[in-house]
Amino acid sequence: MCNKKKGNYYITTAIAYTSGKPHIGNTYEIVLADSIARFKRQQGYQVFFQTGTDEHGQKIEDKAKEIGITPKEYVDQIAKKVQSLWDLMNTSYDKFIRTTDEDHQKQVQKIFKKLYQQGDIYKGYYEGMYCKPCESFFTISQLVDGKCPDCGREVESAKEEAYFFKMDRYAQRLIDHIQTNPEFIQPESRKNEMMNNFLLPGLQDLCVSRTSFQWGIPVDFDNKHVIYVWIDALSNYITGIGYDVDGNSTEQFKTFWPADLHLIGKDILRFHTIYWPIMLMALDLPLPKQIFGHPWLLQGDGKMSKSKGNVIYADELVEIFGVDAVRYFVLHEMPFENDGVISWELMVERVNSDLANTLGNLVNRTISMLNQNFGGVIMDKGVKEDIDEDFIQVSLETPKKVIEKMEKLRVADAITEIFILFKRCNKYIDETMPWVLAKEKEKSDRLATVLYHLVESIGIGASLLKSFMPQTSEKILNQLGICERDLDKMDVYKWIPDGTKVIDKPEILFARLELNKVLAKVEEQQKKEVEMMKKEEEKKTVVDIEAKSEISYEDFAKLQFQVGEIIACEEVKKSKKLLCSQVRIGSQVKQIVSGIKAHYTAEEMVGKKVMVLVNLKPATLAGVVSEGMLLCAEDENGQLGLMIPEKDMPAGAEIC
RNA sequence: GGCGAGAUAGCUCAGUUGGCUAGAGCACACGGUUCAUACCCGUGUUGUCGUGGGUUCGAAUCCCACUUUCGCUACCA
Repeated sequence: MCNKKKGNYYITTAIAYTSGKPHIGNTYEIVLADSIARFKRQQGYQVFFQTGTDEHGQKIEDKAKEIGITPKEYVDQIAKKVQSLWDLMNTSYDKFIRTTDEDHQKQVQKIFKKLYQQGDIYKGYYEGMYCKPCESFFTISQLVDGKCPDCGREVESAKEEAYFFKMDRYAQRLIDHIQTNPEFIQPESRKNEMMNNFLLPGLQDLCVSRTSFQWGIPVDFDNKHVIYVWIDALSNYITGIGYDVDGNSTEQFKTFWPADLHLIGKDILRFHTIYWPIMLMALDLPLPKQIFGHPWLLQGDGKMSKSKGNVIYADELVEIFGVDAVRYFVLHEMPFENDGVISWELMVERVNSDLANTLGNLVNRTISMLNQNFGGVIMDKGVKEDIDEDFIQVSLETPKKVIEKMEKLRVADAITEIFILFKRCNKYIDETMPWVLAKEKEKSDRLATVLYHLVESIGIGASLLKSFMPQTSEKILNQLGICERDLDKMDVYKWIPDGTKVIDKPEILFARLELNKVLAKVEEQQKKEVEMMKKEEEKKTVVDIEAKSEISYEDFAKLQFQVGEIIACEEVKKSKKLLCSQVRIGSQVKQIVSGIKAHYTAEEMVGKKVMVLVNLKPATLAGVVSEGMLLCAEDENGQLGLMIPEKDMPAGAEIC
């Protein structure tokens, strides 16, 4: 179909961390990447566009624990949310990678091993400050007033075994690369930050493993350790397209690596411009061509915060304004280097002036005039006047300008160029005054020509708009009854065949909005959001169950509870739910079967000291004898938690 | 503390190597127009270009000091 391939283009976004729902600031990145990917495709490149989620780490482990589900269940939920948001924004990614994908994990383990065997990674000690109650390490710079940043208590210095990546081996090569490739780090001002803060003073070795949590990819030759975020997350750019450490990389990898563009937030520039290139050097792979650290989209009045209920999420914006309006806003308002601002007021202003007035109204009035005068049929009668020349000139220049801006990744400027064309169209209508021509029969051919020119130019504009506002572009072309124009066919001003018919009744592309109404809606949405949060909190803290009838003390005294230490535990083979534990109670050991396999693994049961009902009549469950009961608390979702004494108690201690 | 970026019309921002009588869009006012979503077109107002000093024939643009905002400051994913 398309045999004019210009070459390959591999673009990536950062993978989103699955600690929560991404807000509009995070969503900006995927839309920006999407518009670039789509434009490259429009230009005839074979594009591969990758995005995804980063799903490991302490935070995830903690959050999952808090809610009472497994980390995997937790990240499954969030990853789903992220992906559906990306889909809502109509982004055309080719691959959505998750760091919990099996093939990714496998390669990351192999990468780690290879770097270790090569001597790039060595085992050492990670020294820092340790907060006992919080069970976490901090660097000195992280401390608040020399105390734990989480709980404010005293910390003590401590060591943790860890693997480190030797940086100095490649540092000079990287410095040279950055200096000889000025386009490597964009925008350029960020380059200095990296050079001055890190590279020139000398790099410290990077800690690449952890023993303080489990939710990560295990180091396969040293099980205590999990691979820390950097090697895990950054590798997605190569594992996602089929890199293999042993040399069996896919054709896809050979086609697309090195990446043309890593699009990332400016906050993670360090990892992408220093650690990632060094990793690649160690793997003997070429470096990505460009890393672009984009600025942030901030909210006008103060920082977004969940508790204030003023966080703006993409789906809320979309509900009120529609996908393309949101895409337009984030792409157009985001400056190249400095942070941009978003507010409901600004959003309404842009929609009304640019989308409703300039663009929507232009399409609408053009179609109306065609219908009123020519039954909707477009005919080029060739009655040109001098006044047309400049208009045609602008129409033909616009595609060139847009391409030029996109070459420099100046997406906002590219969109501005397109809208300059639409404005010029409106002006052309005033210059030619079609409603005057319509009154004189002998001017009919001139009128047809004018309207033809309009459709031609709008067609150029709409085709150019495709990468940025795909749905709108299509709607306009459909309403005009014309085809999309290829980027390389924009130099001819005679594209539309005579006799093309526009739609009978123009459909409003963007309705004008009243700020008051929008704000009222927003308030409603946010109220709902806050209420939902409250409800969730309540759910979290309180569970009501059906009351049982009162019992006497004698009834209670019949029950004997003791602390039991689980010394061994295995799954009951025949059963889906049961775990069989050997529980030390005083000097004796009881075998107890419990239906908690969905909540605890056999391994993690071992060593726990739990509350046991010891004088329960033995029973046989799934063919296994059970001599008591482990007591659990259950929440409204059926999540179970073992009862464990608040202080360490010896096995056999009576619970009374 | 160190390194870096910014401070330009009511708002959001452009201003390349010094030549600007300082710009654009939005908002505002007036005029025109009526095909169209009270829309479109035109004209216009508003600025000691953060403060003070210096270099220069000439500085928003270069240099110095100050005020102020922000980013990075190494393991947070």
